[in-house]
Amino acid sequence: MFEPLGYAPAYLRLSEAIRDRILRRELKEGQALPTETELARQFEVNRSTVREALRKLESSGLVGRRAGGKRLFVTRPTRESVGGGLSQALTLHETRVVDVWEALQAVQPGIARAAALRRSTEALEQLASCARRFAGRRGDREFAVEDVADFFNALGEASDNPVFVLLNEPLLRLLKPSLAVIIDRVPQARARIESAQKHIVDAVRDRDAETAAMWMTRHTRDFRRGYEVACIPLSTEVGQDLGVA
Amino acid sequence: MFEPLGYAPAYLRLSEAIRDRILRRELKEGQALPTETELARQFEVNRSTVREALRKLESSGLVGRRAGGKRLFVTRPTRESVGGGLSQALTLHETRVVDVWEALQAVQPGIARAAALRRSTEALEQLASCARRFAGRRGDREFAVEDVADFFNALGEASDNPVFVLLNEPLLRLLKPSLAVIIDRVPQARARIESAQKHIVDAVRDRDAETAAMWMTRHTRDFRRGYEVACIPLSTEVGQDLGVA
DNA sequence: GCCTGTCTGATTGTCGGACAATAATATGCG
DNA sequence: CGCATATTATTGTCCGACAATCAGACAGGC
Repeated sequence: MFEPLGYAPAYLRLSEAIRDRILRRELKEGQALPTETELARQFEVNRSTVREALRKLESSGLVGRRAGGKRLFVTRPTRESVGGGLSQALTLHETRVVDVWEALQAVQPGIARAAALRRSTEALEQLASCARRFAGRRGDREFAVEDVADFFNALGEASDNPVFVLLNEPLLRLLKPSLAVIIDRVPQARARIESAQKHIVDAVRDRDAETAAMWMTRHTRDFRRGYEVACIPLSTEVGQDLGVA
Repeated sequence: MFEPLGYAPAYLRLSEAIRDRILRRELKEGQALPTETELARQFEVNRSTVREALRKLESSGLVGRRAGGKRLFVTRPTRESVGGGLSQALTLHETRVVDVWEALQAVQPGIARAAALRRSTEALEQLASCARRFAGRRGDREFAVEDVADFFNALGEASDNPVFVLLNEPLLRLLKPSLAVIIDRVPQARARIESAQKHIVDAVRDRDAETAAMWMTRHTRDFRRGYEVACIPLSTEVGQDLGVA
């Protein structure tokens, strides 16, 4: 009949107040926050309370510190910060590799399409360089995995769509461990990835959206075959090796 | 030449320590955290430090309070918590409606396909009920928008893929404001949405993945037309009305 | 002029203790 | 046993303190 009348502790209202200011762009990116003491004075709360509020903002990536710095600055959430949150959420939701793979398969062709349509010259060069780096690399499988992830990320950048950029990160992060196993166990994996990347780069260069999407579809389908050949059960849960940096 | 030798303040190491325990499932969902005093004793730090660490965990949705409760419990991040983080990140990355729309268009057909393949009877019923609710509603456009979002969310649930479930939320949240405008300004919008939903529900019922995906493709394409007809510039930035709950 | 060392003030990280409000738990009673 | 009441535990907030260190000023030597 009656809903509980809301009460929010001060540290929460405080962090929301500051967050709104940031989202509203009244506090602009790169700008330094007032000092803790100053915030405490202005909001008329204790510095401890201010600090609790700041920790919340800090962990949503809205404020951060410059390397070796002391004061807090307004920042936009980085790919890593968003990705970290999403991937740890997925970890706790008992996400399986096949779920992540399915999402990747659903979204990557769209990214490839967008990248082909809108890629800038610089983004194309970035993408091509990722592909070259992967192809040129014979060594450690860890590095190879990084290169593959970098390729996808570069494609996301090329699409010039922040949604794609931010979405890519957590998915790749969760797939990396199993991807490493594939590269280890499936002899032809490197060659197939290399070939797919090459075709995708070409299609993106030629602004041929449909071809790019098609190769991306094949590319992701290959991953699934990789799981089977490498004997990784599709129902393996991700993040068991700790989805953390 | 030299990389900075890392130092992390205690509140950070503390929050990471607890977070790892949660991610590693040593602290299971629903379990109560030790009290602040107890944590302070065990980690040999001050309670203030513990509290700062807890605020971080709280805002990543790893711990939370039960309604009207005092103690903290281990929780898995909810759709809302993840969605909030992602959508505020996108807001600060100057995401435009067309970007969100593009992502939606890329991912929704995949979701529809997955839902058609795997939907349970209950999930189908949920989905159908969302469609019925939208169709039956004549009134307020705010409610209509909610219904549309619910439909997408129900489809995500039906796909039984946590990635899709968590991805859907922030995208919809960002689209809602502009969607409201469309429903207001485009007379035939309701009818077209209703029809698309109906076809999708039917396809999902029949486990016809390709038809479901096709109708979803049309459905999302309709949104884009809606933007044009409603004279919403595609480059409008999302979240200007505050991407917050 | 530029680099180096030193000094000073400001700011953060951490601590200890305090207290009111209230949720959680035990206690007593019918 | 169920329910009201008293006790205790726990959180939210405050205050004050201090060491570490970062930022900037300032001077001296090459």
